[in-house]
Amino acid sequence: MDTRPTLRDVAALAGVSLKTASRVVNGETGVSSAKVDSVRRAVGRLNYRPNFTASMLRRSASRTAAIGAVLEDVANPFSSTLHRALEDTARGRQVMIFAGSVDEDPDREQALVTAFTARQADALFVVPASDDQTYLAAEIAAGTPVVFVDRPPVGVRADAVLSDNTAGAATAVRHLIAHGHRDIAYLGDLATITTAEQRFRGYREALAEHGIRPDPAHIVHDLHTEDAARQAALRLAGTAQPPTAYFTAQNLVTIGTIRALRSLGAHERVGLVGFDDFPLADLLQPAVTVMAQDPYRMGRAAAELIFRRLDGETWEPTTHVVPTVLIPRGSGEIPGPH
Amino acid sequence: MDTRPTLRDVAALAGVSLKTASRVVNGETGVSSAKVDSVRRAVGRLNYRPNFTASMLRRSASRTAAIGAVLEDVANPFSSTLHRALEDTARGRQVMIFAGSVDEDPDREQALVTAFTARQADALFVVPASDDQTYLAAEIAAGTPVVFVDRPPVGVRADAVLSDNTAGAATAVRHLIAHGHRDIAYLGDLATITTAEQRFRGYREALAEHGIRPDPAHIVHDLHTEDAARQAALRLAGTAQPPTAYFTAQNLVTIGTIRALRSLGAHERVGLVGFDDFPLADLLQPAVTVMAQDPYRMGRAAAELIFRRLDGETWEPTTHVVPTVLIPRGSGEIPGPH
DNA sequence: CATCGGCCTGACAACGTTGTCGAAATTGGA
DNA sequence: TCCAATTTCGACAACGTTGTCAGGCCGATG
Repeated sequence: MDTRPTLRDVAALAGVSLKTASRVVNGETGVSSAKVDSVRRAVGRLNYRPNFTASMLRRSASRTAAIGAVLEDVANPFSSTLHRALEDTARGRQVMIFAGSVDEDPDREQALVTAFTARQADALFVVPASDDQTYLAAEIAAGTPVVFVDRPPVGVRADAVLSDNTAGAATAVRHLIAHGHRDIAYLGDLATITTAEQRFRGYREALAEHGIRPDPAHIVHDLHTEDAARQAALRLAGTAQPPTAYFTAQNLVTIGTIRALRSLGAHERVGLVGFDDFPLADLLQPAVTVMAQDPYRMGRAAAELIFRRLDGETWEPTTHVVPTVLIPRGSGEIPGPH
Repeated sequence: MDTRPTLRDVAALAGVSLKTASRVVNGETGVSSAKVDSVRRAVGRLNYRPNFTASMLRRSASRTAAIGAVLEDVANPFSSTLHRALEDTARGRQVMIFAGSVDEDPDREQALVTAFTARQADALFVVPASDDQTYLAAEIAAGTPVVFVDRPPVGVRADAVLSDNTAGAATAVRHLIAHGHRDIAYLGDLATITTAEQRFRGYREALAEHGIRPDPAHIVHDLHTEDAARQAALRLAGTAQPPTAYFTAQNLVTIGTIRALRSLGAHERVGLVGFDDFPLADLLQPAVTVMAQDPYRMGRAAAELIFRRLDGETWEPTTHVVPTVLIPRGSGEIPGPH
């Protein structure tokens, strides 16, 4: 009742040897049809299911048909779209996905990777949170495909699939400048995150191109929740010289900022471009202009790199950049004073 | 290079027996500190990681510390919140989550369950898509904890965590009636899904209480995508006698309906209550009144049932109902003609 | 000096499965 | 009838790990 039947039980019930039962279960040829039948019956009677892990252990050095996905937060739309893309690619190959959330905690990143490798995951799909992945060097050297997604690896050479953060951010900010804004605030995620840093760089570059020196008081980093962003935006908008436009460098930050502007009744007056699209952005009033990433395409690309490596292809680690695209919807086209 | 070091390699390098190496790796007592050191060094040199599956196999009948989650769609906010709740509960116990999307495909449900049990998942967290789970009977009888979430099991007795669909739907519809509506349309998901059926029942019950006979032309089932819902709503709203209010029984249906009403400019005139909350519902114009489920709480409750069973507690299968709550935000308070 | 008890250590078997290989059973042909 | 070729079958070992158990070593005790 508490222990599952093994192949030994099946063989005993069918009156054949262990090996013959194994042959039937694996559909090998060279078994008389009488024995095939009796084994099949025994399998049905006992509701036998092969122990996949034991099987993989024996077929040794082979695959567990499982991939570990180290994500930022499985419940965040960006992460879950990556997850879904990976799953869709894996589905045709009968590969299962282990998924876990890191929540920007470096220790948790390593704990998850360790848990996945201890379970012999065939490959790793990693959105890194820490600033050092040297701990993965041995794993990569041992031949496990590892793909970094959204953020590049540090300390190891491995495939990566990234968004064009710097250029995308610059495009967003140029768009606001083109609509007459000069005093453009930057609200961004934790400065430790590479993508946040790159987007900030794009922001500065675009301003510099036009000889604009940003007001340091209008630059806020380390906003990791919607509410932190809301409060920061409230603070900025409440000053005597509020910014005429906002570049919000992450989707939760964008939403928090919108809430703040709404509550002040300023949402129809100030410009806003967000980095990363989000559901219903087009239904808000005004609709939100964004630099859209394409997380599904990123996930798909990363999954393909993984499977090509699993299929035995080899190449020098490459970085694949997925372009971002500006989607003008209204909030970014509100004119500024210039 | 291609094969990972085993404990045998560690033992050889450290000049000790396999068993002694095992003892060191597992932190057992009774090993001289000299040997502990040399084994530790060998582990470091080879970057040895224990093979968790082999270890679990040997410790036999024991746990793999992995739970399989059969979800509707990992990228859907409802599913991903369930996933996250499960993960949060599992995290403290070092248990990993296998997750997969079913997409309402009954075959896929069974394929996922089979994949998870073949990998010796300790327990299953299932949002069922099919109308028959008898195939799980043997697994449950064998003692594997299985919890059904959002939809009840059919053909087997097992724990379930459900939303209060019928009562919630009735409350939503009564709310519209109280605001003066009589001609209330029902737009719902696939009629094969139990939750859709229950919500439809709640809709009819609430109308019946007030002696209202719904117009059959204003009842549309089987809307499984946002766009299908949008088109259905466009059709209804374009007739000579359009409904004065809508009860939309699922979040994508709600959003599709909102898009349709917007495009007709009717969104400020007709009543709307959606079942299941969604992000930014409060920022739309008008803000959307919903019957909110609490997927995080549902996932948490289901996870707790799983872990209590894994801890050895036993009880007769129970059904846990998580209440839904009406959140009036505007769209449901638009007055009707009565 | 012989004996005892405690501490370390390693040989062996086993978890559930499959690859190898040789033995047994069957078939066909002369 | 007999031999060889073929088919079918099962004993055994192995995958990487850990539980069991017996043996070796040590100092302490009588």
